[in-house]
Amino acid sequence: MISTKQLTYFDAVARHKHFGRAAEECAVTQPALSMQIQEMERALGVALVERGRTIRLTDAGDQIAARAADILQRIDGLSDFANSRQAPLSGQIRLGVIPSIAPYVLPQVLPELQRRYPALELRVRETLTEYLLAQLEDGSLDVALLALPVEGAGFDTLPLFDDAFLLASPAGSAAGKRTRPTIDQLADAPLLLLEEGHCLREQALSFCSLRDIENADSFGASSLSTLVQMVASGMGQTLLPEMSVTLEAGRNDIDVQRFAAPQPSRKVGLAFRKTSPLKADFTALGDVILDARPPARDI
Amino acid sequence: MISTKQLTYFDAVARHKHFGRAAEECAVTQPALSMQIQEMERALGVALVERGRTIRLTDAGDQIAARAADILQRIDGLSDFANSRQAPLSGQIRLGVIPSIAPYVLPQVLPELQRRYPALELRVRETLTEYLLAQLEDGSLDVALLALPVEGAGFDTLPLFDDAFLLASPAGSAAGKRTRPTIDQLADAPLLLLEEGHCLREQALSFCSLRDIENADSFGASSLSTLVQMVASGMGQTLLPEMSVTLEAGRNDIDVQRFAAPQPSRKVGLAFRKTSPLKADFTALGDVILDARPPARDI
DNA sequence: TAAAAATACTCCATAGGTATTTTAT
DNA sequence: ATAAAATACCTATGGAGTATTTTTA
Repeated sequence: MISTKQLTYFDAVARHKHFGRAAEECAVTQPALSMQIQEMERALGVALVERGRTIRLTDAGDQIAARAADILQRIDGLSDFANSRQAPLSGQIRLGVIPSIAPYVLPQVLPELQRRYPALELRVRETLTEYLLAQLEDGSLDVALLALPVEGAGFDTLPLFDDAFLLASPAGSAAGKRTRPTIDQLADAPLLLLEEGHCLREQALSFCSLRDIENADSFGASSLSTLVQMVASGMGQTLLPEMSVTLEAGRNDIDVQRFAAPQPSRKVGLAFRKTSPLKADFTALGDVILDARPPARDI
Repeated sequence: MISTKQLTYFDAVARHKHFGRAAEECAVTQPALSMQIQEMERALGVALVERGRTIRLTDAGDQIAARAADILQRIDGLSDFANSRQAPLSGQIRLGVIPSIAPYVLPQVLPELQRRYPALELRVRETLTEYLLAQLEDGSLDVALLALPVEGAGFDTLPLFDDAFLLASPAGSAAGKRTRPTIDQLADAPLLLLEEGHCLREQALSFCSLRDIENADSFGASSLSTLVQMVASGMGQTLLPEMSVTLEAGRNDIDVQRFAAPQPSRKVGLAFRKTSPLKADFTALGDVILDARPPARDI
């Protein structure tokens, strides 16, 4: 097979019409270059150069020189393309985010990502943890932003921050209570939850005693907005992730209270295949997510 | 620089998504292939493959695989192109022919060449020997069909055949003369010649004694047709190359006689730069010219 | 004769092979 | 536990260097 070395040498010969100067350009000796040209002619089975006191390309040599130049340019193009990709967070990255994070984090993160890494082509997909992990596994996602820990041995994770759960109850129900609520108070009213499959549902339940679980709404809302709406209408109380309160709880028909320590919380982070070579990119992505978070508000 | 070997190996990996099978296809061992892929990744500065129990291409790897396949196809194209050129008499050949040969040889030779070598793109140029040789030298011609020998050390020649000179005289002037004329008879009447620059003129003069030369027409015709016309009108006699008589002397107002031995003749052959790598092609070209000549006619 | 490319040879870099270890599922 | 790729180490091919010869103009 013709080597790129041969193409390079022959391209130089075609341009200089002189083995010595071509060799100089290629930073090799003339015999080395001559041998490669001869080998190339042998491999192709056609004379490329007419040798004499001064050399000349044959007709075939002319045509092959043009093709060689084109090929060399495309090979250089590989490096150029690769260079454009070797900067962190450049090229395509497919990010999955769970529904209980996406609307609260992406609005801040996406513009900042675009600003810092204009070469990044981020594809975002929002779905349940279960599907995110499956898509990570089958390669249709590169990284997922979700609640840790994740099941499955094939994944590596990058923890980012803790997101506290706050107690949301109908307005007035918390009135007069100075002290912060404790987990035990989950038993005081029906616990409204997201529908099956949302990790938030499982996490909320994990803070409950078995008896409380009977208290839980067995239908489940399909979004936090719906959940908040249900709380506001007095159907019960729920746990809201802190990151969601600005967006979801900026209304006066519900009360949101921070729990007394130890506060329940979920850990948010990135997950990716442990074989992924993009770990450095994910670290940079994590930094942007952390930087883009609004500062914690006192509640 | 990325080598074609690396591109080949990586292309195989991209298609098989498996180092071992890719290595098998490339007829090397898995470690050898692995090393080249690693070296390619190092050279490009990007991860191309995500390694695991089963491997997967990165986004950059995907894109580079597509480019690599394209480049490899173009490199294969070089060989294909060269193969189409390595058959004898294929591709472009630029042939020069002198005016006293072209109209008598080309009509037979060109169709036969086209028939035997359909891949040949012959460019024919007709001009005087002097210019043909200059164009051979500067590379704007590959080969010339002319009268040998040629001046100049840089040329190699391939003699093809002898072309006798016949005596053409006005009709009736040769009547009754049973015996063939001799060179001496050139003195019997004014000798009509082609204009300066035509080698035929010099060759004809070379057969004349100094005294005859005074006899020669000093203006000169610009073509053999004109010359024959002049002979027919009784202005004198001339020498005609045998190859031309069928075309030029098929008329009853001139007599054409073969000289007694030793017959004057010119040697016709091919000339080309001695550095030309197309010698084999020129030999094949010579064969076609010889084969296409009409059989000698008795005159 | 002078300039240029080819040849002869020597050496070393490196591609590739074998055996083994590490890693991922 | 097993399949697959990486690593370690060794060998050998061939690319490149130096010196020289051959060829062309």
